[in-house]
Amino acid sequence: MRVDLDRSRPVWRQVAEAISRRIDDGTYPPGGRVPGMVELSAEFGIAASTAQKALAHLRDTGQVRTELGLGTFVADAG
Amino acid sequence: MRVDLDRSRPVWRQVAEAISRRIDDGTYPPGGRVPGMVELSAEFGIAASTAQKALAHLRDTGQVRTELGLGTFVADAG
DNA sequence: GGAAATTTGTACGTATGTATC
DNA sequence: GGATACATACGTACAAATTTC
Repeated sequence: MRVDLDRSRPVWRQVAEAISRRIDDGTYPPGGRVPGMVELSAEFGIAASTAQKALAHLRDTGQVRTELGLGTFVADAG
Repeated sequence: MRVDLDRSRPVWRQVAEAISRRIDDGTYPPGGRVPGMVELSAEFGIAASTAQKALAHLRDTGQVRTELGLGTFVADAG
């Protein structure tokens, strides 16, 4: 579950890609909850604001759906 | 050229919409330069980081194109 | 109805990196 | 090297929505 971060590419993008891979391989199933900003910042050792940007990007690309007060969830396939 | 900001909707979105309108009405013609973060923050009385978010959104939606070290330009019609 | 905790969203500010002129 | 301008990363504070007590 560990992701090595390199310095040549944006951290927020690498985190978004890591989550995207986990969606693809079923680690985070459709409708299931994705780790939130606080959890991601702890796991990757990054700022919450950076984790938020990664999640916002996944939302903008339709891979997840966010619900205020609840969390972030894998978008239903389709 | 003045835009009234209300508190019910995100500032970054209102700024993005204002720029979008100016693109549509020809104020900022295709290929022309759009005011940058510093200019927008001064005009609207907002933080540069908020102006940056508005510009990033316009870039993500294909309305403008940004060039590092140069500025932000209206995307060619298409 | 209200208070607290959790979680996402917005806004601001600062520092640093990268690219162009 | 210096000035300009966008990009990334961090941190802080508060707002908004939901859940739980």
